[in-house]
Amino acid sequence: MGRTPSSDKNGLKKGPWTPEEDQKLIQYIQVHGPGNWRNLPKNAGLQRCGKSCRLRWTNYLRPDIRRGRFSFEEEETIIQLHSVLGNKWSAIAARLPGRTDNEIKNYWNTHIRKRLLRMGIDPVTHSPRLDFLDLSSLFNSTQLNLSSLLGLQALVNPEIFKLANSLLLSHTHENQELLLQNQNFQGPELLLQKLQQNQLLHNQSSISQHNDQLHNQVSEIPNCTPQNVSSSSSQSMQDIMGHYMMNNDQMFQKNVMLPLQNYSYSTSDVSENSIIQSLNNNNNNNNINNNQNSQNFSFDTPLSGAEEEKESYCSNFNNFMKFEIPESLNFDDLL
DNA sequence: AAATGTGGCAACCGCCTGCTA
DNA sequence: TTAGCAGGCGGTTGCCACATT
Repeated sequence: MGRTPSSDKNGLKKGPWTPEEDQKLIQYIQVHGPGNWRNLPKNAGLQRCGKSCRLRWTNYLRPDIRRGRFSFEEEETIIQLHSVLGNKWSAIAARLPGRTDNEIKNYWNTHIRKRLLRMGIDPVTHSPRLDFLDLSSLFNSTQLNLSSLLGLQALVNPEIFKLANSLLLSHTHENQELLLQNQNFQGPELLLQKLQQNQLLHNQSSISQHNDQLHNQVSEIPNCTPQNVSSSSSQSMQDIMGHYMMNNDQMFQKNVMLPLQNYSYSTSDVSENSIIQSLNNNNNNNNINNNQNSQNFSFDTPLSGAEEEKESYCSNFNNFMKFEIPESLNFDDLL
């Protein structure tokens, strides 16, 4: 574990800590307390830099560290907080007693992030992924009547879809920037207000109106045949994504975290269930039965990179269609 | 049984921020 | 005002353990 033992130009040791070093550090801090990390290694008789000592203490030796597998509630909390705070691991860790920012970061990168990607969710923005969706090629490869779908009367040019794609991407980036600008987080209400001002919260009723129609359209897309996206799983995915998009709203109203209630799953993998739970949590408007979700949603088979992208691609198309075209979007101007 | 691939995670790196003289 | 320093933070690295071939 860790790195090859070595020393830097000042003769300070690097790499994995030995039990003896740990013991010295613990004993010193028990007597003198943490702090003044620069002088600590010298006083404690350690051939380490202060920074290394601090990291070892905060990430591993601290007595209040809670080790072991993340619980369902912890994972749920991480996902929800990440959707608000982004990669502010220390801020997330502050709300998870006993967990370190490093541990949460590792867990996110090795577990949660991959699952979100597999579900076609951008783990950065917590929105459906659009990054590799070339809409114009989709347009060319299908006979979808997208113009009527979008309520456009003008002849639809593939370039419009490229532009729309760009707009949607920038929309997503706006969301991200907004969250990043909110480092001095002043409360859920303020952020919610800003999100609404930026039209980032989507109208669920208009989404649901399109769903049935979209599902039929999507089934005609190559590589998105019912074999790949079954009717039930596709609908389930749509619903879940829709609720996911609403999840921030719910979370703010609930003041970030509340104890989980009324969840039950038929599968055994707590980690995967927690994502589903996160997607649906506290959603009063949803008509989904959680058990049904767990049946329709299969995470059991690990996906290769290509399969991962393929799955995301198909689900992305479903979810892309749930974005509303802003009323202010004037295609004449764009052309 | 050996070789290879992959995931997990502790630890390091470098940048940023805030404090102080 | 500014330079230097310490601590904090997020991103990345690289080794080990386990799984797969």
